[in-house]
Amino acid sequence: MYQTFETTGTAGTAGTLPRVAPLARNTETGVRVRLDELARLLSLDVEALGVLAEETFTTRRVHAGESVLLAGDRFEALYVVRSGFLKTVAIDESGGMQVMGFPMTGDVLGVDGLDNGSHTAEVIALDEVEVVIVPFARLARMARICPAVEHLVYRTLSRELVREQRALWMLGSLGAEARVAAFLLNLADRFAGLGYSRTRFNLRMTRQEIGSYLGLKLETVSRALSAFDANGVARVHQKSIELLRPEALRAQVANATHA
Amino acid sequence: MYQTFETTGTAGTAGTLPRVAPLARNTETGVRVRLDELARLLSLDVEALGVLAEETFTTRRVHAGESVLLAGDRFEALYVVRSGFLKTVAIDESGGMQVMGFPMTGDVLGVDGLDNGSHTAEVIALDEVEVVIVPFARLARMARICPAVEHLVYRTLSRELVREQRALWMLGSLGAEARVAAFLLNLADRFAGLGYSRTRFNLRMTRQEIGSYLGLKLETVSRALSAFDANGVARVHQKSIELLRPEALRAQVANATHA
DNA sequence: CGCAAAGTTGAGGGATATCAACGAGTGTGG
DNA sequence: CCACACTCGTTGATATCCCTCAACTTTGCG
Repeated sequence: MYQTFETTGTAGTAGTLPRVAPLARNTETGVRVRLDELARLLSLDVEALGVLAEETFTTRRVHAGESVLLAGDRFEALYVVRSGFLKTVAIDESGGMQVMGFPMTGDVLGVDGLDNGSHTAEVIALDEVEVVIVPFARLARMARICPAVEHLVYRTLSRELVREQRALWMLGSLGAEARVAAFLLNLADRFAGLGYSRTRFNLRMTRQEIGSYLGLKLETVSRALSAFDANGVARVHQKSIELLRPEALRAQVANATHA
Repeated sequence: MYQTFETTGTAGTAGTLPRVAPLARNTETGVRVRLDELARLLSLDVEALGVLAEETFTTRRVHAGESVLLAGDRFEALYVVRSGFLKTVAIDESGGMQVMGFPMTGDVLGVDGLDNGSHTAEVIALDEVEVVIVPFARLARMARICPAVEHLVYRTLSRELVREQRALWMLGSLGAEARVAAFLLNLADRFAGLGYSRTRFNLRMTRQEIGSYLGLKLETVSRALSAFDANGVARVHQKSIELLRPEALRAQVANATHA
């Protein structure tokens, strides 16, 4: 029971329900990623990896619309996004879907499976994606003998928690426009962290997906973006975004006490 | 850098801001709790603890209104609630507070501090509380040599994540009454899990705190509870709750697709 | 070119916040 | 013991925000 993730996993992805929409193909590439590169991906620069630094992990390619992870999948590995953009979707019993997040390069997928051994949320690629497969049993083994890896694991898990807390705070205390503002600022920060422009970027998701994530309807999202455009706060044209006065967006977020 | 939680901690609670309201007194009791009892508290029955089962942890008493943890406190330990009821509060820069959760017996406090080494949320006792102090460095050391403890740590962290995901889903997809319904059902389940009545219990928090947690105003919470009372779904009198038709509450939660 | 999916914009209504008054519970001091 | 103040909770009237429904435009793709 307690060594769930010690099992090496014979076949893998023992999905319960034969899901309809997204297909998960096992397209492992020949590319392998070293542990030290993985740590860099996670923005956790870890010096003392020792010999473990040269341990390598396989990667997997996922095309737009395909899933990395299906709800009900057995938990066996974490996935670290090496490139591309995805969405995490929770599915309730009545078939209702809700977007829980938009992972991108450097983010970790599949953490939710740790608790009960099976995943509760689906992760679907929004464009061409490459993920690093990190079998959890192997990671745990490495953590046991290397404090640096141990720390990496704990911080990674905790970071997800803090991320969700921020989202929770946003949903609880911000009005519609402020939520969209916060969303844009968050995206800007993350793009900047990857070396891309903080002010100009393209959305990879639809208005509906943004709305689902923010607890809003797609029309409301569209209106908020149109309002930003009208006020000269941002230039918005379909999926292309240019932030003209980020301070104005920040002000909206700061002022709003759930309007 | 990477062995943050290996430092033994000279004094502790190096808070940054001299907060006004809650005072955190260092009231360690003489009581010590064994690791195996701790695991039982966490509802993770772990057999193979070996000699570690007899390791013990100190506990601490906190009176109503006092805090277990202040925002900005240095991360050094996790706390497991042994008895009592608390609230977790996030504080934004403009002084706005938001309730993030209502931990009770068996829940874990302080996980948010793992990421950057300092806590971002405050945890305040709503009545007389006793917590078990689990120094993280010591826990990590035990996890390294005992897979059962390792598993316990991972599951504990992941469980928090799943909990927050549920909250996120609720805020995103449920209307006001359904949120209150879900809140009551959740409380009922947790009380039942501790051996208390699933249908009759007393709320320990105010309407305002419930509202803050659910992203609603206190009046809205009050109205929802009054509506339940009027419909014969629940008997509500101030803080005392009796669930008469839980299925009706469950139906409200199931049906509601944000409206 | 024509269709489907995504996005925009408008009008109207419903749900929740806001403002305000009152009632209930609790502790304090006379 | 009772008056008092204070917090918490309830209820009503009104205002506001966001959702709903609907038409239209734009983009992408065969």
